[in-house]
Amino acid sequence: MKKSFTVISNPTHCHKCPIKERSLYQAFSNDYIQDAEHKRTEQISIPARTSLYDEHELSDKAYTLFEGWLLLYRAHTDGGRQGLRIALSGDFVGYAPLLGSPRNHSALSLTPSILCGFQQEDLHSLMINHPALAMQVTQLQSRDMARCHTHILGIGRKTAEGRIVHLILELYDRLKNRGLVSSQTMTMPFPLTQEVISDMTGLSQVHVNRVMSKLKSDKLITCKYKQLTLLDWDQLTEIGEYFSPPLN
Amino acid sequence: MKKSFTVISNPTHCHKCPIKERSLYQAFSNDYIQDAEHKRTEQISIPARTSLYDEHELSDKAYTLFEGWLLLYRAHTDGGRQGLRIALSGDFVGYAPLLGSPRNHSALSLTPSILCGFQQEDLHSLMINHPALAMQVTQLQSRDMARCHTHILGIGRKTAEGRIVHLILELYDRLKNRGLVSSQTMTMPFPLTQEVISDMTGLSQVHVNRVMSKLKSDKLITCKYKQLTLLDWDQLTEIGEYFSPPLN
DNA sequence: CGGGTATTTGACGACTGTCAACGCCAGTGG
DNA sequence: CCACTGGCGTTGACAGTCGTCAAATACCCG
Repeated sequence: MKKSFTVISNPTHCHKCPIKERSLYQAFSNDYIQDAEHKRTEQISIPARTSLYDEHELSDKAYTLFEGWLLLYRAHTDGGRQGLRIALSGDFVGYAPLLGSPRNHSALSLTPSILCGFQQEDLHSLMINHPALAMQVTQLQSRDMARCHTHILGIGRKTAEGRIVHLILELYDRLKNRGLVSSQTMTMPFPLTQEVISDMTGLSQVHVNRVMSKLKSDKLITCKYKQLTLLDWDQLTEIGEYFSPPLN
Repeated sequence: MKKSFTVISNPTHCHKCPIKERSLYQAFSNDYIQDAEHKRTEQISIPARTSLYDEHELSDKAYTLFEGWLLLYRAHTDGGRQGLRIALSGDFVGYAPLLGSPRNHSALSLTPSILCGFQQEDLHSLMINHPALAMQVTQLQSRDMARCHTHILGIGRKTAEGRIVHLILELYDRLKNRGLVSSQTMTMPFPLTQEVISDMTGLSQVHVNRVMSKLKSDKLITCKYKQLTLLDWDQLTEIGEYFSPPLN
């Protein structure tokens, strides 16, 4: 988990982001692109299994994830991790409006990733000057909040099988909205190790394995070469008590 | 859980809120009080055990809690509840910036409560006109988010004892910041039933009872007549792995 | 091809849930 | 004043989900 970022380039325009239509970049389609141009910092690239930021640091930067998967988590005193959220391309992470406060979670790349960083204070002044951007951030936060609530419900009340299936289905939906799944076969990229799944669901890795094996032998999913295929959407949504949200 | 609100009055000024120095009202100390004056809706009063809003409704209003305790929760398909957050005086609840979207959680009064309502769209236009208010909302959301993360960590990784103790200590700190505890004896008002504790912690009511009994027999707390006293702060913080946040 | 990483499997036990019954207390109404 | 009722807390028995430990196997990347 070393920390070695590569500055790809001094990017010409941050709003060249391939996923402009979601996340923060959606807001940048307005007049304040001009301002934004001057605020962006460099674009960075990190390999898999690299710490992006730590919960004890001061939060100087926020990021937009262009490509890759991140695990946002909180460390437990016993050394374990509790996963909070998996960030996919287009997601906005690390924002902490309380100036000079430490982050309340850590972030780790699960795959090689490309991000675009913003100084928090620059974002702050952008938001003051462009209320529509502030509203946009507010809405992103609100959506994250809703997902947090769903997460709490899952960990607090669902069985191991339900939690895992829910996680898979949620990822499928989010990837689908990004055009990253094969809709025909319902196959998705799936770079999560069982340990990461256990982090996200509050289970042990061993138990995750048992449940995954059962899902496979029940012919609900197949999973090989970091690709996961859903074999029975209806039954899966029932097990995971999953309801597709309007947007992801 | 009937739903019968009482409109106390057409309040003269919403910013007469007794807890002006926290929550949204903090922001109202600026120039846009004038605007805000025209936006507030009525002040309402509800008895204990009354639903304030439901997760399936459209979210037309947001509220500032003036007095009382609320439980924000999400219903589980099996009929159970998963507690998300306990709101105390001064807290801002029910905000959902995605216009016309359903709420993602329900709210229930645990004690008789007094609230001040805002139309969501009015809040929205206030925020557009007064970016500092938008920033304020952003910061409130961010703080709630941090608490959500802590909650996820607790439910996902802590033992029953740890979760319950953490909940108690967090409430103590928040009440203390509101001047609602007897600091000498470390005694706080505690209107939570064991069922509500079980909702918040993801445990069963019976097991909550067992743990509470143990805490009492271990002389870590006493609890009677809806008053709870902390007897050993140091040991409690260790059991609950509790760290006082800078602000509440 | 080799070494580290990830997955798999089994045995065992603990934490926590479920069910059921009982007691306590406050508010209510006769 | 007292019986009644409903809500809440308490207790015991029992079961099951899930964690822990440990070891073997399969997999992947250099």
